[in-house]
Amino acid sequence: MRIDFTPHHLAIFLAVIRTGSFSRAAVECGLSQPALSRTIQAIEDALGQRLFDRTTRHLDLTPTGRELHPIAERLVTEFDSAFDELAEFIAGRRGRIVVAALPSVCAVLLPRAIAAFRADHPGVDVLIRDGLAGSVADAITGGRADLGLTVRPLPEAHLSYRTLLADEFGLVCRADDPLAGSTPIPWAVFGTRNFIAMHPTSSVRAMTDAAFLQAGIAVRPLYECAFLGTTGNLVAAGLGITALPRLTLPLTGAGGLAWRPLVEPSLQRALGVLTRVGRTLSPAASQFVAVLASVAASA
Amino acid sequence: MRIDFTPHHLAIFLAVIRTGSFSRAAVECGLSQPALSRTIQAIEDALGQRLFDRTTRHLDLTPTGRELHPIAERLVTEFDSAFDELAEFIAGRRGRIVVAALPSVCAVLLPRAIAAFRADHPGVDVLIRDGLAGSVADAITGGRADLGLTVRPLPEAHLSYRTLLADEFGLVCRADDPLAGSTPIPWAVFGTRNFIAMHPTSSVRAMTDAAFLQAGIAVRPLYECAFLGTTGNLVAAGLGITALPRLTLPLTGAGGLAWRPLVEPSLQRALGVLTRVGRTLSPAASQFVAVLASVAASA
DNA sequence: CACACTTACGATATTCGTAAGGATT
DNA sequence: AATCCTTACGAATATCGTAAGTGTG
Repeated sequence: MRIDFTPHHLAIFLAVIRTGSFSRAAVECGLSQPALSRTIQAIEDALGQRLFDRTTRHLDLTPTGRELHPIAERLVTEFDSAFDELAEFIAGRRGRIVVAALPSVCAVLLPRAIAAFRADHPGVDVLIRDGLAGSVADAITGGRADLGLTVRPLPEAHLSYRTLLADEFGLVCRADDPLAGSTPIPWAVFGTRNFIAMHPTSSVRAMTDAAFLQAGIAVRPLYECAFLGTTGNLVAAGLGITALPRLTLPLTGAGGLAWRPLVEPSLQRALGVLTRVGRTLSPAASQFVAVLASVAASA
Repeated sequence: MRIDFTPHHLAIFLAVIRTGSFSRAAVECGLSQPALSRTIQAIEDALGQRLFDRTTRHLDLTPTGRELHPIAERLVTEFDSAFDELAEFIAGRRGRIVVAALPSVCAVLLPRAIAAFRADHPGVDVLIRDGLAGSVADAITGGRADLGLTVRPLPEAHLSYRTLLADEFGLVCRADDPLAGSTPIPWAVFGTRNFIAMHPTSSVRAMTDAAFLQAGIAVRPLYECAFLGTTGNLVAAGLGITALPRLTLPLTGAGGLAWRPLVEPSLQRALGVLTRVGRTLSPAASQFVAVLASVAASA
């Protein structure tokens, strides 16, 4: 006879050893005694060897049974622990999440989300890859990150985007600047002052340019900075003013700055989760998105 | 859905990964493609998680699939190698045989048998426990040895005995003794010389006593020795003669001795294999018995 | 529209439980 | 005579293959 062995077979074999009786083992396995008896016989037939020397009054392992005993013990244990491990992963209690995020998200939203998440999921590692919008999108497209936290990207076939929060644009000036007293402030203000712009490839620059267009003013940037820290310090030095989403403020790296809402138009950049369509998230990552959403909502 | 996982399921999962396609994996597993597809689905349903992100044109592991991959690989390998190991044991190529044997068997029959056996079964260890007939029988009864090589024991319910060879009794005297010239020699000779006996509990003594009875002579032992080495040296020293089975001769530990067949009655002790009834021998042990029989036959 | 996976369905094989049988103490 | 394992048989379950269906590139 040819059967293929399963952990079930081995568990039955072990139950017989443990209880020292077919009938007690059957109870332990939740089987009828004949069913268990036949399972043992099936193994014996497949091996061509008896596992037990048995009379109605006595049960002893044969040499082959004794040889199989530790093997079965090991295999059953391995099987159980392997699936326990997998269950932990599926429950989201173990795993690794790679998050690609904009620097501003890394600075403000992520730390709180990760703190909240890790409190409930100590076994899950969260890796952060910070980068600008383009690099975040590339990381998702290329599968190098599970989640992207970024502005809404241009619609693309394989990318799925879900907004978490709206990050409002505002004027950034020195705290002692007269503009800091009046609020809200129209975009037209940038027609009257030196404007410190972000680099043309940045997502912020694209939006400020659009706002100027909408406000009907022509603004010639005095400086173009790649890093928010540079921008902030230029403003702090009194070289000009700029417009930034509120959440980027901690990244300006300068004290003594004020942020005031801008209107006409009032402008917000959407921040949200970017994923690849058709690519299942790990359980831990799904749960992390939920935490992100709740943190974003309470922000 | 609730299934219980088997190496078969895991092997199918691995085949899909290996081939990168359900249909190719089905061929590899000798299944129809729908059958394989349903097996994957059954695993996914049981886990509550997809293993593959799939379209008709693309197949990718999900995070859960990636987590299961090394686990499945490990479990399948463990299963295979464990049963390969067991197969080696069942084929008699691996194992351990404990042989309890009389000193004379240990000295003559066993070395040749073990040499012949180990040439074909290098993976099998043979342990020898030498002892007198009673201790050999006890080792078998008590399960401390797999095989006993001894004289035929008194019939007992749990012991099974199979004769391998007949060991003929003969006169042992100095090579320069006149008796060494005449052959065969009747047991009556011991009525005319000093007889050096074995210890009353030994199997040899029981048989010599019986022979004297049958020959109708009364022999008063001059010495009683527990060890054959003592007996041999007493004979060599010219203190008397004795009667021993031929195979014990190498154990007399003395040179210059002659052995001549005894008749009236001609007497043989049976040497054979003692096992416990109802106790299956290991495959290696069974094969060792066959080698023993063939060595004994050619002796 | 061609290819690859999924669903539907009937057939086969395996496994189970109940009931009867056999053996040992 | 009591207990434990085995055998017999019908039922439930699982797994399979063929054929038709669906969706993607």
